[in-house]
Amino acid sequence: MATIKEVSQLAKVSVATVSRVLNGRVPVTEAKRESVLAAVAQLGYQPNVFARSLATNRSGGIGVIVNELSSPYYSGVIQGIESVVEAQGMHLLVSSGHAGRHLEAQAVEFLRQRRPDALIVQLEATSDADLIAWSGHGLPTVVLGRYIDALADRCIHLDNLKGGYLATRHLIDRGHRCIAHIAGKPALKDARDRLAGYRRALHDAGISYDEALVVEGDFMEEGGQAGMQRLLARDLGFTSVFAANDQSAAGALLAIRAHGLRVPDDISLIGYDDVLLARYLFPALTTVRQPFVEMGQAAAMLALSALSAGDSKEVRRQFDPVLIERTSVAALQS
Amino acid sequence: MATIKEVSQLAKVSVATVSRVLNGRVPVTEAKRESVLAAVAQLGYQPNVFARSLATNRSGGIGVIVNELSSPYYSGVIQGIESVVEAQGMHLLVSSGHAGRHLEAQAVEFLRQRRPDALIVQLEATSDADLIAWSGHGLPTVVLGRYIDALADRCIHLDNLKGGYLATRHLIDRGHRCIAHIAGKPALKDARDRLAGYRRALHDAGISYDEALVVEGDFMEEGGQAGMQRLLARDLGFTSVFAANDQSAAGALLAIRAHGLRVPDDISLIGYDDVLLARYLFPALTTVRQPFVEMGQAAAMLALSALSAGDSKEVRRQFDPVLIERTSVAALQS
DNA sequence: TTGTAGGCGTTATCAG
DNA sequence: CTGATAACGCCTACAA
Repeated sequence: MATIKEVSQLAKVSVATVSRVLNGRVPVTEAKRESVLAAVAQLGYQPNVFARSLATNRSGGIGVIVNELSSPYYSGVIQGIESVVEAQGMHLLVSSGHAGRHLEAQAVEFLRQRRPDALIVQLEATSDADLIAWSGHGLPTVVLGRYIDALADRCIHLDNLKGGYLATRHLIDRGHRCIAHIAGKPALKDARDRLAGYRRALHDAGISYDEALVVEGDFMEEGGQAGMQRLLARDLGFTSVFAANDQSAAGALLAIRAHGLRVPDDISLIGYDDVLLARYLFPALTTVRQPFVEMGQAAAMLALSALSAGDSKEVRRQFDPVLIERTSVAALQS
Repeated sequence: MATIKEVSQLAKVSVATVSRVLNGRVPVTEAKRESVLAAVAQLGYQPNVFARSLATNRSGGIGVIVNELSSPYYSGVIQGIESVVEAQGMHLLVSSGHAGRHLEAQAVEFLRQRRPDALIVQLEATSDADLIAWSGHGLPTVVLGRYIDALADRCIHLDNLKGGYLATRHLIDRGHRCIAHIAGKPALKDARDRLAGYRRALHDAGISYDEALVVEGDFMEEGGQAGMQRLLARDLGFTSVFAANDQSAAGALLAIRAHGLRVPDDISLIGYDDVLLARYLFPALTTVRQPFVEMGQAAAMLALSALSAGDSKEVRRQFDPVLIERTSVAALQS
């Protein structure tokens, strides 16, 4: 691998000059510039990133931590991040947190050691306080999927309350009055917000909130299925269900079917997220979309803007959920 | 950020000694070792990876390129890779190739500049020849999802012919004799192999191959749907279909349903891959599983073994497809 | 077993 | 505008 020194010799200039033409900024005589470029081409020279990083104290890397690399939620986000990070000539260092508080801290530590120029984290088990502490520690950090007051300008998130409202409202608009809810883990803000949206929509429509109609799920198929079973067992006569995410909805669908009921004929079902499988469920799931890829892009732009003070903060931080109508919700004949 | 020199001063030893206790191998007096460790702890010292890389010419990173980061196929693979790479204290540099020949080459170049210690590539558009050329270029490269003779010991792949055989055979075992096939893009070896497996199973069962029963798909929902429509239009009386991957199967399912037929009552359907959505389809899709995560792990182990000559080559390179029975295939009453 | 010192490839400072 | 040269932080002969 050729070094800058070899280039400088071949081009008959100093290494400083080579560095200059390669890194732009400073003016260099046209003749020398060309001679350098020629030498670079001839040698196939590529700067050694380690040496450069050592000298500049910049790695050119953006660290990313998500709960689960293989989850349909986060992979969309990563894709969004990658597209903008790479377009800037920077690269991605990824690591997963596996939704464990300890593991998440470990992942952060792990990436921090690699000295990325910025960090983008989508953490589940970590507390707001820890997040605040970490991001104060020198490394520009953007928080994905969570809103923290103290870090307001570094948070990319979606208004889950609005999303919950949207979903519930859609059901109400279709004539439903008795609406059940399969919530997510109450420890998660997302889950609580969606529930809050559900309650508000109910309230706004003059429907009183009935605790018996909401069960706790876990954002996974099993929880959705179990929750639905409990709901069904209570025999409350609900005509529709809002599941806190698509995966719970898929589980709920199974339970409904096992109970001998049909969607949407007997029970209408609405999910949340709009991951790939929502389209494939039968009936295709009406749901509330989270723009994962766009949020990933925004996160990356925010991270990048923290580096080059140039980019002003015109990055969108708050995203809106949008209703995607498919066929799992039926209008109730009144 | 503390440097090794500061540690050495605090511990009252030379930097060399600090380096030694931190990097193992060489013997160091217990007293000094402890004093160094204490100093490290006190200062919260963390070696500067750039300086280290510059000196050792090793980055500690493994580069990974897949077609699409957000695809359910590749994200499983990445997860597998990550788990073993990180367990070795190394990190992951990811980039996507977006299935374009030019883009793939670009991604490789991009990662190569970051000087990972090894590369794991899952490429679609790139030719075998290019792959061979690249991997000869100094950087240990493992090829995922493709078998290339010249790179035999660096390829992790699944026997797709066997998989195609398995799927078709399952249908035959259930009494089906007239079996259609929605193939993948013929440009892809995976697709051709699955088709070959289909043909061989037919042949072994004494069923003659009928060209009219196979249509070209594209490994995506649209292709599966369109292909199924064409098949249905030909009115050939087939009782079952083998789709080259789950996504095509999902599309086919839509078309079958739109045609007023039911799965598996009227037509049995089998997919390939066993991605998440297979379980959620209705009816749940019988399919052939590719162990993505395990393959990713194997790829990582192979990459790692190329670095530390220690690990012998006991890494599994060839994986077997396994049939996952769900409910989209019915036995044919004869 | 330990310390000294040179080198890894760049960038950046500072004279010319 | 250009060229020396000193960092950058660590590893590793080599010598002691």
